[in-house]
Formats: sequence, structure tokens, C-alpha cells
Amino acid sequence: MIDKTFRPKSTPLNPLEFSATVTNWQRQYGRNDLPWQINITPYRVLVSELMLQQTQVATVIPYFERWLQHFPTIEDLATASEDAVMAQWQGLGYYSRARNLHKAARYVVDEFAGQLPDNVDELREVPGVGPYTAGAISAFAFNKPAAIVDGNVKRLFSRYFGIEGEISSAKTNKTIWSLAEQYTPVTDSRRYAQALLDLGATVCTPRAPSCQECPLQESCNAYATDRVQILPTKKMKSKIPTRSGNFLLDLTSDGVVLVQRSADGIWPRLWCLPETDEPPKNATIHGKFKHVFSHYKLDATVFAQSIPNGATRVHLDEIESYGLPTPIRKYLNTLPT
DNA sequence: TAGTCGTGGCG
DNA sequence: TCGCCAAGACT
Repeated sequence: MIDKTFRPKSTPLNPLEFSATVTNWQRQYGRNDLPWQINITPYRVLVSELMLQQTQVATVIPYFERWLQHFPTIEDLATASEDAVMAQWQGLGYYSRARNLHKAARYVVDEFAGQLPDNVDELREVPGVGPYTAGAISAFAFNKPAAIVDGNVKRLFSRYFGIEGEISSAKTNKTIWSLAEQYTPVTDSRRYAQALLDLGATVCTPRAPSCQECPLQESCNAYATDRVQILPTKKMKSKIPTRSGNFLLDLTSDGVVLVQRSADGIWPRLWCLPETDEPPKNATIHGKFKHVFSHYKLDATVFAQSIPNGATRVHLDEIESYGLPTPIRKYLNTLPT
């Protein structure tokens, strides 16, 4: 009788075998035509990596193309206004990344004459560049050996090496970084880094991974021990709270009143309908909308309310040149022109 | 260590 | 409809 649950005993490949296996796989099955993989420059890699933080490739692509049209060089970005920068980032989310990218451009122009450094230590000093992004820029922009650990690598390594520790813990993070450094090859750095990301994104996926397509199946600990569905282990998440918000709509033939939000909190420095702590009395409800953030849900009510004076009023057809949060832009788009 | 910070797609 | 998750950084 055949035991369908049989798995071969697994021993991890050594670093040389591992890197050869995944780079060969990447050459044949990986992603090699993404916009930032063509005409590679350090600036294009920097832009793509900041945009790709916690954001999927398909979402980033149109933003990346538009960004390079508006800010072709790092000098163009460094000298651009914050309003112009935020207008281009509008809708992509995590807006501190846009300000960091802007700061990064100025930093590199001021400190390095516009030339990004190629080593992790100096890259870590660039605004918005953390441990992952520093390694990614070194590998992708300069083809230099550098460990990268992102969500893909954490998932891939936790399964491949059978790491049981909670994936977001400092201890597990340290373990995986150590393995990542140990397994980083001396040559073909760019393709190796891309191989890890491609494997994680297209084969070793969070759920329903395609183990039959995986070049590492034979030596994968999680596959051998039938723990692919269990690893990586995650902490229980308490469900996110719901908050209510009150927004004011003052729309005339001259446009709608917008205010620039503070640098703190959600949607920092983006242009928005005026928000109030308490619902205005004797105001009629114009409409409602809901929005989900990563850490809370917003239940919003929009009140028709005239704003006294001195406010910025923007014509509806000029709104695209302002940086607006997505749900506000969507709400305004429903208004009759 | 844990919270903050967006948005869209997917099952 | 809802929870999960994505090329994380910063505080």
C-alpha cells in the first residue's frame, strides 16, 4: 500500500547548492520584465523599493511609470515641491514613504553628489531605507552581495528550514537574517535576490503554496514534515476597532473647501474635507462612507456645512493636482459636476 | 516590543 | 462580507 502522506527526509542544501538552485529557477520562471528591472539605475531601484514596501507589484507599476515621467532624475525629485511629490503619490498609501523618498533624494544629492552609495551601511542612513531596502538596493542596483529579508524571505526560510518561532518575534527575525546572510552568494547577487522574492511571491505563497512547482521541494523541511500549512506561525490578532469620523462638505459653483491635514496621524499633509470631532448641530447629512485602514475601520459621515471664510476652495476638475486620500477623492468623484 | 501608517485584491 | 496580506520603516 502506498502511503500518500510520505515525504522524503529533508536536509537543507548547502549555500552554494541553494543559491545555484534558486538562481537557475529564477532564470527560467522568475519575473524579469518588471519596469524597474529594465534600464536599471540606482534611482529607479530606490523609487521602486520605496513604493514596493508593503505594496504589491501590480499596484506599484503604474505609479512607478508616472513617477519617472514627472521626476526623471534624482535631481528632479530633490528640487520638486512637496505638493508635487504628494500629488504623484496620491492613492498609493503609506504617505510617509513619499516624504522619505523626497528626503532621500535631497540627502543623496547633498551628501553623495546624486550618486547612491552601494553598501548597506551607508544606504541605511538614507531616509526611508531600512534593513530590507538597504540590502535590496545593494543587490538590485549594484549587483553586490547583500542579504535581504522581507515577508517573502521570512515565509520561504521559515518553511524551508522548519523554523517554528513566531515570525514577527525579534528572535525569529534574528535567526532568519543570520541564515539569509549565510546563504547569500558572492556572485549573481541581483538574480539571487530576485529569486527569493519571486519564489515567495509566486510559489511559496502564504496560502496554497505550489510545492509541486518548487525547485526546493526535495530539501524543504516544512514539505517533508507536512507543515507547509502551519509555517510560518503567526500571533493571534485582535480584530481592529471601528472609529467614527465627521467631515464637512462646502460645495459651491466655485468648488469645494479643502484643508491640508496635519503632519501627525492618518493622511499626514494630504488635502481633505474638514474633519470635526463632534457632528455639527443643525447640519444635514450629505452622505456616508466607510474605509478600512490597516489598524482601524473608519465610519464616516459627511455633513453639508458652509465654511465661514479664508478657506481654500478647489474646483472639482483641479482636484487631481492635489494630494487627496483615496476615500475622499472617491467621495468627491460621486458629486455631480 | 508594539503601535502607527493605506490601499487593493483575493478566497 | 470579511479577514488576510503585500519587495517595511519609524517611533
